[in-house]
Amino acid sequence: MAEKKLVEAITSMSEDFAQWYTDVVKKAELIDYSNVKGCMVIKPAGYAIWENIQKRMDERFKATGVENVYMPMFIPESLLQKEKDHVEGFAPEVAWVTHGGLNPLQERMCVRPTSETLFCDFYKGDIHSYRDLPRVYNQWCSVVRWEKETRPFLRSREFLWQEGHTAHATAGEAQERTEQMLNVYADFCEEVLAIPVVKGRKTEKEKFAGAEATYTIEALMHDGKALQSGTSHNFGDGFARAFGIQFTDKDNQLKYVHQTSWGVSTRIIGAIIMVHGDDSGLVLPPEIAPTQVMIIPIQQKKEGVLDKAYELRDKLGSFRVKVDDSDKSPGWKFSEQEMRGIPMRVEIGPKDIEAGKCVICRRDTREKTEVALDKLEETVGELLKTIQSDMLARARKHLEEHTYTAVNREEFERVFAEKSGFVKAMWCGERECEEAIKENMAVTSRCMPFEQECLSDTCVYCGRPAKKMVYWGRAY
RNA sequence: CGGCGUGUGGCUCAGCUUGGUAGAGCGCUACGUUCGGGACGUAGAGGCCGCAGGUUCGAAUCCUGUCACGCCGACCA
Repeated sequence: MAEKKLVEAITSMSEDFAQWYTDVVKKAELIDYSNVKGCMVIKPAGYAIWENIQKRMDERFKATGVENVYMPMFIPESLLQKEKDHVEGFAPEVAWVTHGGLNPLQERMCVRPTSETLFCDFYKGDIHSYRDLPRVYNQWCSVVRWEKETRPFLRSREFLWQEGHTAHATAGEAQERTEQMLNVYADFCEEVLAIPVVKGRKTEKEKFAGAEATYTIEALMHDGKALQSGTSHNFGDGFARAFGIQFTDKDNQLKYVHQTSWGVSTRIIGAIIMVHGDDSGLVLPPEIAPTQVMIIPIQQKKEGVLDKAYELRDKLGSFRVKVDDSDKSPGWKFSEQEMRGIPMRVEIGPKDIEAGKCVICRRDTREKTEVALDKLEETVGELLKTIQSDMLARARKHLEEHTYTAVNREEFERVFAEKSGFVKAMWCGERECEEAIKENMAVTSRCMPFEQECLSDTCVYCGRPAKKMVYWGRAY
């Protein structure tokens, strides 16, 4: 059934997905553009989503033993230079501070694009003994990467994120932590954001600058493009060797630590928008929605209507509820609630009050139901749970329906020409082959999933013996 | 960094071709009527036309330069 478009101000997805995204971001009042390209003003509605993400994710981090810290935002050039692959990866996109007040600095400093080097420099002096390990630190901060092409949430020059940096006594422990955090991210996405993800390892070409191995969660947007939604890296002892982070182990031997880092950014808000949104605007999963229920009074100037609305708000005190008592017409308020993605609304007017009922309407399906006022609290609680699980189910169905397979080059090319989504295909493991695929098909490897399947014995592109099954896609 | 596009009240834009007193709709303020899917009336406020030069008696309009932003590519969370 074609969805009836109620709000003219939002471009429909099918017409122009990029414009739809921009419209939603603006109409849901998540951000405003600022005077600096690629730097956005995150408005209350957007920031509240981030606050909830922080809160819910931080709880999960802490449960695994993470402690929060804060590192400086400036990195002296000499420090950034220490790990070769790392500098090469980030140098093209760092912003430099060259002056302190009126005077040039002796050594210029970059604004952190990520804080590996700062953590390493700190760990070097902080870790001496196996008793000091593991170090499981995380920081919530913003970082700066001077991107050429910017888009709200998806790619901004300054963005908010968390970056965890850990140091361990053994390679095994580091690997365990790397996978553990990837799982924390994946579970968070599914359980809180209702976004199903594919977990796997990045190829050598796509891995993080300086990492031994990079793991990723990949989500599929409504338009069939992939979004890397979180990453977890195992550094082995590469950074430790570059920075000299050594400790004395139980056997009295001097050893290098093994490190990890992992991060999730405000980009994930872009994923929420593009996985769940529709032509009427944002659709927020109840778990993360800053406001879960909007009560909209009808004929609010009539005696008793507003009082009843406030009474219902108080009755629903165990949820995040607001009353829209603004001067606008009900129709306006409906549209507003929908554009902002508030999962549910309660309509209450004189007719309802007389009949001892109200109308509830869920944002995701726009289905309306009449509910007796004395059943409201119970019904709202159940419905919010239903919305959350339905949203995940729908997103999962979309992911499954847009995941294809290809076993030879012709099939591979055809599926990308005709469809938009993930394509599972076997790969030889050669970098040159991956580069050719990117060059010729504008498609990148998203990950080598943990759940491997054997689709055929030969590489989908070059026909050489296959080593891995890979998810391919076009990505944001 | 390449390609395209746009800068005129808070927002969306018209006006520019052919130079001659800055416009519309929406929003905003006040009052009144309304209210179950973006209601209406009346009255008001609000603009060195992105910036800098130039041409001209006269520039939003023509010329030159510049800045900013948006979109699409290459690179990235």
